[in-house]
Amino acid sequence: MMSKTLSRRERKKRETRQRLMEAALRLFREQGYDATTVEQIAESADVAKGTFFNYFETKEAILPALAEWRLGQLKEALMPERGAPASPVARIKLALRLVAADPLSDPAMARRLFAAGMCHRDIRPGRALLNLLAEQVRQAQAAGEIRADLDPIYLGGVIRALFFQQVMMWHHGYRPAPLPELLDAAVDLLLDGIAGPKWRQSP
Amino acid sequence: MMSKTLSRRERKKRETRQRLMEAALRLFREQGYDATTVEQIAESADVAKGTFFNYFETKEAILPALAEWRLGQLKEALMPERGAPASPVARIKLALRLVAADPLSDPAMARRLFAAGMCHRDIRPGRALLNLLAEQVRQAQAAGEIRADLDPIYLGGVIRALFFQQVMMWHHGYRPAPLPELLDAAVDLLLDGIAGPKWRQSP
DNA sequence: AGTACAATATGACCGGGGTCATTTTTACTC
DNA sequence: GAGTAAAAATGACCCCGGTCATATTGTACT
Repeated sequence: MMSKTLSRRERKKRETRQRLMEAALRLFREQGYDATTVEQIAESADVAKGTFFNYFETKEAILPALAEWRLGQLKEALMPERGAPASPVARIKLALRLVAADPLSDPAMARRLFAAGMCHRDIRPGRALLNLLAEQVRQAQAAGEIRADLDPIYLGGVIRALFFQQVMMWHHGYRPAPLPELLDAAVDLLLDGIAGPKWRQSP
Repeated sequence: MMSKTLSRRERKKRETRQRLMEAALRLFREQGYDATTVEQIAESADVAKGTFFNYFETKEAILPALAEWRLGQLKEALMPERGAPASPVARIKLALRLVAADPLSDPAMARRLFAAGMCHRDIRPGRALLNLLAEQVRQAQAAGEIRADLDPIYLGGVIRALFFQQVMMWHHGYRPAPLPELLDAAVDLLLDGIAGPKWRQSP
């Protein structure tokens, strides 16, 4: 009897979760992460404060969920048939530029997102970016643009770390060039390595 | 009339600050960062809670101070005349191994340290590791082990980012090898680059 | 010593994150 | 419909990080 294979209960649950996420994203954009209270988010989604914590373990825990949501949209933009570059490495650069331009990359949220992605017990959320990058790395390896002897997941983590490093430095005032160019440069740096003449001769 | 060029006021201030730092380090070690309250730290240093905030803006802000303290000791261990390797790159690897072994590198503190070092307004603290690494990079450039066309500060940040990435992944359960070896591998990765055959031919 | 002023210490207080016993809603059975 | 058991919502409550008006201590000058 369930229309659309979804009980009313399940449907409502998803709706509430979605309302919470939309409310949070809007409020974070409008007033920033720290200035937004959980009660505001809950109120704005028309539930009680306690209900928020039925859906997200902590206030920070909603950030990975938001990121995953946005990343889902980003994935489409990275499909070559949608106009994305044919070169996997170029797609990685594009992905970093797009992520950096997202409101979720503002300092307060970016640092918490990074921390959450690093540390939270759950493997699932917060690693959306890592997984997306890992997939692009795989394709780059298949295309011969990246050494094939490295774990794509590992490299995804490395690229993510460099990405956050660059974005944070930028927000902190280190701006020798526009951020997109710095991100490209960071990828190139990783590609080419930093070894000098002496090192290449005698490791 | 001031004995030792230090007024009683200044002397007490330093003593209190030192007591707070020692108390914090001890408690963090014993019960972890989150489980330790500011009141406990203050009590243990025999001052009132409010006094803590006269010395450190926030609870997190004591971490960079602790790190700077430990890093000071580390610096000595990195002097070649003290038995450290002659190769600057080898010294960088040694530094990362030593930092990873410090109690301050446990997950809860490491993530906050990283966040603080990234974001906090003050340039001074929390960048102790970055500056130490930047100095080693400079020496490596002088020795020809690292390309000389790169900003040492920038590279210090990059190495620090990779270091944290590796330590966090480790704490998170990604352990294909002992941590020290993984840290060495991360440095080597950065030195050699990740470019595959196709990329080297056609950037 | 006495006085005036600045530096420092203090703890009552506040706000918001997070908990949990209780109430309300939903789904299912007779 | 009535009965009922699980799921979900609720808001009073606790706890702790952080603030601030006030009290205390140190210093400089007469």
